[in-house]
Amino acid sequence: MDTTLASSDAGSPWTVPAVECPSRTVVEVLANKWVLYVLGTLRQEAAPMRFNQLRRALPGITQKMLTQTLRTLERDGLVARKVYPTVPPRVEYALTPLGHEAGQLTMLIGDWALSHVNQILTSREAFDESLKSEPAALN
Amino acid sequence: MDTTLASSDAGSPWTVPAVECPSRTVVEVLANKWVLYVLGTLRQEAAPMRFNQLRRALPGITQKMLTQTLRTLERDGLVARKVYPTVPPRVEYALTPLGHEAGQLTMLIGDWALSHVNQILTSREAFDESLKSEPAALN
DNA sequence: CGGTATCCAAGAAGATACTG
DNA sequence: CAGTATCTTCTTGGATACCG
Repeated sequence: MDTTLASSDAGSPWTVPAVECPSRTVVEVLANKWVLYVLGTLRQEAAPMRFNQLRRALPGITQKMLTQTLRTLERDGLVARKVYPTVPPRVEYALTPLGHEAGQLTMLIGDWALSHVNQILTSREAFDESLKSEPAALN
Repeated sequence: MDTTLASSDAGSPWTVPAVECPSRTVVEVLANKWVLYVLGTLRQEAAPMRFNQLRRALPGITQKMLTQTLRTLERDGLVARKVYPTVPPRVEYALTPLGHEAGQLTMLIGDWALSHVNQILTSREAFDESLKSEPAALN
């Protein structure tokens, strides 16, 4: 699976000297597992989702983490929050165009993860095994 | 910048019911800022890098975090560690083929971050501003 | 040079209880 | 339903010192 794509190395966030470079803060938005899961779920659903619907779709997430994740995504303009003033309240979360772009990236990560999970699991086992034998081999 | 690409939704990590799904652990490899930065730097350099060379290229990283990050990447088979038994010791880190694939993903993330940093920064400011006025508007 | 070991502080994250 | 608030736990990460 050769994913050779056009690159733009000039000025990428990796090269910046300043620790507090704004583009880094943007990279770090996606460097968060719940952000990836939420974006991936919303993208897959391809429709606005309610809070508890999202919660059920994300095994292991707590209410606090979901709220927190959705707030930062809303703040960054990746997710739009729409409140219907009904009783009981209805709140829907949807990807913005920007969020949909980010969702494409999470999809690529998910696909990559899925297609290499066995390879990586095998590598982990081999590494952990080598740690058990190598120290003894030094004696 | 429309990054419309072929999708494969079937069986993606977002849908799995089990909390401890292996593919999730692979997604979470990339959900780490130092992992993204290290992969991005190694990919950009396109050559093996020494420990302190990598360190200098990553402003803000501590020795501990760099060591830790490189270990997990080596364990997962994304980075190859080569030791030259010289004095002083020389250790080189290079991307494996698998790591290079992951590097492509980090490049996409970096490109996306760079091209939308202003948009996101603006969104953040607007959100923070709305928090100052809205609560007062309720009175 | 390229680490490891240890200690410690700060923040992330979980559990629980309560509310419009 | 969709949160907020609080408390506690626990991991992450930084600082420092030392080693082959």
